[in-house]
Amino acid sequence: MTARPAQSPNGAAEVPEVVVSRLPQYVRALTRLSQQGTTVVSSQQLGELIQMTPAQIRKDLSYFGRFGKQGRGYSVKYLLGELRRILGLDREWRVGLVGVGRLGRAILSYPGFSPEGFRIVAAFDADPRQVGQMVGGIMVQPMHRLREGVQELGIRIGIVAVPASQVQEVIDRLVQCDVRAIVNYAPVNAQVPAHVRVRNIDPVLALQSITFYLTTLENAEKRGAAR
Amino acid sequence: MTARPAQSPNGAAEVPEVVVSRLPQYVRALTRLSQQGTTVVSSQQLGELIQMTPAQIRKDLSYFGRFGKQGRGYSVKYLLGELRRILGLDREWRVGLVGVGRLGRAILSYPGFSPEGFRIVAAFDADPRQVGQMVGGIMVQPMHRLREGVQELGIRIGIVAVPASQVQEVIDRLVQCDVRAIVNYAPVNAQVPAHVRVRNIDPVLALQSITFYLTTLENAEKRGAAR
DNA sequence: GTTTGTGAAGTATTTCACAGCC
DNA sequence: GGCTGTGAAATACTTCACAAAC
Repeated sequence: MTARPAQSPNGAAEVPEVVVSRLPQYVRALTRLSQQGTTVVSSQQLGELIQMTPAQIRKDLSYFGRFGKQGRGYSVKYLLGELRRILGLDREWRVGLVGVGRLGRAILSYPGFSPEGFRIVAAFDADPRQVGQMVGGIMVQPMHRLREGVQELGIRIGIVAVPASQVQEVIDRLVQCDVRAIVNYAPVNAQVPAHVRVRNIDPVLALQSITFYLTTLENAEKRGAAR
Repeated sequence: MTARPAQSPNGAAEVPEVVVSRLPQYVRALTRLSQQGTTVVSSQQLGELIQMTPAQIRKDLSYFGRFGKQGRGYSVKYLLGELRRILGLDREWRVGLVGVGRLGRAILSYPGFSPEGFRIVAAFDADPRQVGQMVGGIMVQPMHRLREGVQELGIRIGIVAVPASQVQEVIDRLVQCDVRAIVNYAPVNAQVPAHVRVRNIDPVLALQSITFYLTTLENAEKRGAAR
């Protein structure tokens, strides 16, 4: 058996993770097109916009259905709506933040989340000095309030911005509270059960791989003739 | 011709980008092991630590040389040193920041960069009200000083934390100043020439793909029997 | 004439499995 | 006995190319 999409236990076709990770980019591009008043777009045009091949875009979309019209392309409005629905972006997601140090405060005041439907509705911190403070319109709560807070407010997503040494413990607690999606800002790979998804935001890791290319380039230029 | 690593123009074996992106994770794990006093590690053990298969680790390393001893494993200290050298982490990298709004200030005060050898040595902003201010021990300079600043301070890496509408323009200017590596915090995909590497730090994109799994999970649970 | 949706072909990446060495 | 390094096999992902639809 070769590479056709595997079957999940419940029989639905499994969508490769890379494909899912590209959908938000399509959403973003389509949103821009929509704002500009463009009503129809071909995979060719969309591909130029976000630097992808038209074939890849069409193939990605084909995992979820048939959204285009031959000879014309895709209705921007319709495709955008469908992708938003598929990704679950057609509703508000309540997010809980753990850790209100410098980084946590920056996350709380970052204006990019709420327009996209991600609303930080609670903040927690282990430090008693932080507890009770108002940060970005939210009262910081102690960690022992985590379970109640998550349940009462319907929090489904956790953002973790605590020191590296505490990440695993905090994520364990979030998982115990039935949070199944976590965005981790600390430079550690936490271990989670298979049904929990973690995304790491790690600028240091990004820098450390980029320097490989700078270094390689430098060496190549040293070896090669002067340019 | 099949999948053996391609040859670059200068004849060096081309290393797949995914492989390079994993090396910093190895560095991180080895650093931790080293601090704990572990002197030797097998690919098996390392794999358990960072959730990767031993075969993948061995294969990745084999692109760069032979670092282990059969029957024993890898010397933590030696492998760490080699990987740091390969990635160019055995020296200090000077970084320039563009944009000192809320996000830029958070980046400037983030304590995670300098211990890893990334030193932010200059900050620039287009807003005259920001220019001249001291932020995190650095004087904010106007954008027209970018070229001189980059050259005088030996800046090789740019961090971009400006509003989405200005990202492309700012990145173009950085590229003109011969900066070849850029970390972009704004939610836009900038276009750059092939010799420039960009890494996007984009928590919204991360959230938007994670909700797919939450949504899918919910639907599956609704369809399936109660658990 | 244009562009989608998609099997088939082509690449890339991961994993296997084992000879060779400690 | 244990573990690396690596070709070969397996799997995953991308691109091609064309019939079908407009």
